[in-house]
Amino acid sequence: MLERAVAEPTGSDTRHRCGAVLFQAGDSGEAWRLCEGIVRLDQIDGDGIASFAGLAIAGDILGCETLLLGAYTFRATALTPCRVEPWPGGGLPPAEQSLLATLAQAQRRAADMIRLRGGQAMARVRAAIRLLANGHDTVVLPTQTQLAEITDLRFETISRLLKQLERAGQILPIRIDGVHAGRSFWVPTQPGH
Amino acid sequence: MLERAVAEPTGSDTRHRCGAVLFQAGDSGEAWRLCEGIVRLDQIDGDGIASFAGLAIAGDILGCETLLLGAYTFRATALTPCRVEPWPGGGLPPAEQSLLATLAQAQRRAADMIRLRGGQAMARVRAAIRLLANGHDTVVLPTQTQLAEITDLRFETISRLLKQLERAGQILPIRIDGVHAGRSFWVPTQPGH
DNA sequence: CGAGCACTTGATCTATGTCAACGGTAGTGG
DNA sequence: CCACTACCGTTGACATAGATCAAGTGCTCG
Repeated sequence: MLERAVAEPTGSDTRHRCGAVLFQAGDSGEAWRLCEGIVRLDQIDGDGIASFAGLAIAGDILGCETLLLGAYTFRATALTPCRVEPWPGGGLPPAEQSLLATLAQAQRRAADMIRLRGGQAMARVRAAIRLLANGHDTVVLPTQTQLAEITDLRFETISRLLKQLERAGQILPIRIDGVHAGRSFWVPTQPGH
Repeated sequence: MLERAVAEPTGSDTRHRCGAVLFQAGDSGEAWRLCEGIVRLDQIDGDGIASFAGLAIAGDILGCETLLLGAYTFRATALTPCRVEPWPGGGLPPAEQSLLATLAQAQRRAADMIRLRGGQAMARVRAAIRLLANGHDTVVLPTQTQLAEITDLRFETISRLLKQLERAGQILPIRIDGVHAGRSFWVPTQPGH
């Protein structure tokens, strides 16, 4: 479909800074595998209003629909520094196994997202942190405004809940020279519950 | 992977009654394409507690992960009478195009689900009805308890909102012999808004 | 007939939204 | 260097959408 040169097997990755837009809805381009970082997807309605449509974390595929439709369906924005690489690699058509695995993962990811948007506020925030950590025991959280949109809460509520978790010792703000580093960093502990 | 006979090209479909469990999480079996009806997916946690994990509507693929893992990840329950057929058909491995289209659809469906679980209650209920109608101008809604779990509202709230839509003439209860038919049926009008 | 389920409606409670004020940091431009 | 603006985060006071509790209806099924 795309005429890609045999492309270096590694080193073909691209990095994006926090806040960068990887692609806009409607643009054409290729599909990507997210190797590192967290990406937010938004659906853009007729009036140009963006509404939160999903998260991608390391291992997820971004913009696969462009291989079929020739245009991205969502806007993708980096919530943390990200690294992506073209997918499928090396100009090959996606292998059946790989596609099937990707499909299964997309359905599991959808279930994860649903859990972020139901039940008590604190449970949602915990679930969001756990999802964003993606199995690691530390994670750099995005801004509280972003967390608010992810969980469908207000940023004031997020602020109160994160403070509460911090006071309970369940997350730690990262400080530089004893000063709260501009954008907050947190280390979740107690993966359980 | 599965040894399927060359299988009749059509007529190989299976029907399920409303409320029927198509498969349980952990069971082994094949994957299905949902041809008609609405299916609810639930994740079953360690204690056997089911939590809502997604919806499938006509055209969606159910249980594709069993082709990879040999077991279903979710429990699937029919919310309306359903018809499914084995996927991919005829014992063939899934075609690349078909898989890619299915993947893209799964990601769109995930965005739909997210919209059902954010914002004002009435907007969520409207979005749920629209999604369940899946482009048709009539739809038989599942019970209010199901709608409540789909939208993360309470069934009393759903009851009040549906009554409100009914009074506004935007949905109609179907009556048999002038009597409210046991399980409620509704016809949404005004697809817009 | 009784048990169970789906639905309706009213009264009340509360988790979270909303509004407001304030502090810290980064960037920009004179 | 000092405004000045723009974010990001914190915290308090208050409002309210929706949850919760409760009572009752009607239908189905055994």
